[in-house]
Amino acid sequence: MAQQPLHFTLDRTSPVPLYFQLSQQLEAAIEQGVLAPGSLLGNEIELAGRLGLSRPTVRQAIQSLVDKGLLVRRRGVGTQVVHSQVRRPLELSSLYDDLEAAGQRPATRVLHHGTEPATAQVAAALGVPEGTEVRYVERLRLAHGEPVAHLRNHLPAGLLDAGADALAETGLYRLMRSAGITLHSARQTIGARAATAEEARLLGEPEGAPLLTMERTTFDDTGRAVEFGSHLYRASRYSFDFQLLARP
Amino acid sequence: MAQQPLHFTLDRTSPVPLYFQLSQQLEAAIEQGVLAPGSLLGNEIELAGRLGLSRPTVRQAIQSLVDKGLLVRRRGVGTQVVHSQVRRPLELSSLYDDLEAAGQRPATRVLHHGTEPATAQVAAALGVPEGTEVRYVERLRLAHGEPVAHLRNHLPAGLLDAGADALAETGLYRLMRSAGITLHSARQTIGARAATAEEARLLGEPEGAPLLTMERTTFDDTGRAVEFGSHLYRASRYSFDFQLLARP
DNA sequence: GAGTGGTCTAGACCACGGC
DNA sequence: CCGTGGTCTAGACCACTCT
Repeated sequence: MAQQPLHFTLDRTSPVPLYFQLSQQLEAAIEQGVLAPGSLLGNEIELAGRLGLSRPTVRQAIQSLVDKGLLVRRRGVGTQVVHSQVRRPLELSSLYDDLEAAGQRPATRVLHHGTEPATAQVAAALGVPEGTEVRYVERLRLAHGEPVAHLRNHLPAGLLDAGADALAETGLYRLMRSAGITLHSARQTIGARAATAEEARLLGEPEGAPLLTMERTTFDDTGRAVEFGSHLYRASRYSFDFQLLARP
Repeated sequence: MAQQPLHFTLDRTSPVPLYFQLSQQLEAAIEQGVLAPGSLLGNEIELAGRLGLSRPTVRQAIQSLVDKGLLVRRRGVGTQVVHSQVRRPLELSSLYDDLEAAGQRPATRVLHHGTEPATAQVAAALGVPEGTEVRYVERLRLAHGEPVAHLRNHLPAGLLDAGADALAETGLYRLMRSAGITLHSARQTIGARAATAEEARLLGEPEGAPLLTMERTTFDDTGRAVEFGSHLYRASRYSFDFQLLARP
């Protein structure tokens, strides 16, 4: 468990905060196995002195990795690298990015694209009066040329003016971020049901095949609902896969 | 948006940290609507002065609520209460606790309970050699007397010595926490498939009915796998419902 | 320019775990 | 007992946003 002192390089002229420079280098050391799982980090005071930083700054760097689940602190013991392989926790990510990260070559077919009056369900989700004109987008998502999901999204009018070609090329979340929208949180429900004849045809499944359903409302940091989605996934080709961290 | 000064009471003799006392009272004020959504919190320096605290302490209290998604900070503007109704993010919770919190009167029927040699899948998940004797528990979870889920769990031998009666009365996570195990993270996969004849019979569904599946491996803070679960939920009576926060 | 949060310092004392 | 992280102070300067 004994640790030879790691070397960190800090650039005080950089606009990157010192605690962030340190946490990045620590994280890299953990991921590359330079800091073995279970090994102790060395106490904070000594580390601060060695780096020429104050203890609160070092603590801030360590804390950010504790929040990520990479480190565990124990009073009277020290700070240890977690043993288990931590993958990323569930993020506010889009299916497109997930598929791309998995090397699945995502593609999108835009089936529908225009405005519609909001139904009661959509109006409630977006927080607008029923009947308000809202943007409606219906897409089929493919991976390796095979249908994976049928995506139906409603957005407040005027929020995003992406055309069909932009929608075909990338994910909705990426488009919203590019438009300067800061995504803050989302409320999701994941369930399952049997495919109707129409859904089966679209997704290339037999009628009655089990489908995963997800409904999601996404909010920006002002509390505005920016998107309501109602999606269907082929259970035979897709599952939700994620990591949870305990809330201490 | 102007805010009349809120009153907070801090007890310096309490073992509860000052930042935590403050964050709890802030959270209560937000939840009770005393701090309206969108309202500004007042600047940190003034708040610190009024409470007789240092600014870092006040910042720590505020930061914990930002992490929970209740507050948003904007440089040059101030700290605001988030507009949207934030429910809790996805937690490391057990079905039992979820059902109980929803007022569903959960009950458990223990179907099986003993030790078994680990299959390849179980061995890989728990990080033990294949064939090692592991604890196996099979339960049926009911709500309002109706089956909701079929739960199969594998645990390392010797980790938990709960009897069938304890398993019938509460959830597995609660038992593990009582046994001094600190849950740290879990890896989950949620999917769907059609029910086999046997599964349909157990859950009171027609054969071929869509079921939600979840596989989960849970780790404690030393990185040990403490549980591998393979669960089936009736899609007609259960869905996963949760809130995500953006990772800034 | 005024006001806000973002970062950082150099100390201090306390609580808990292991020896 | 000693060493660890947990909490807290009283300042400082910077970066960003709004008017």
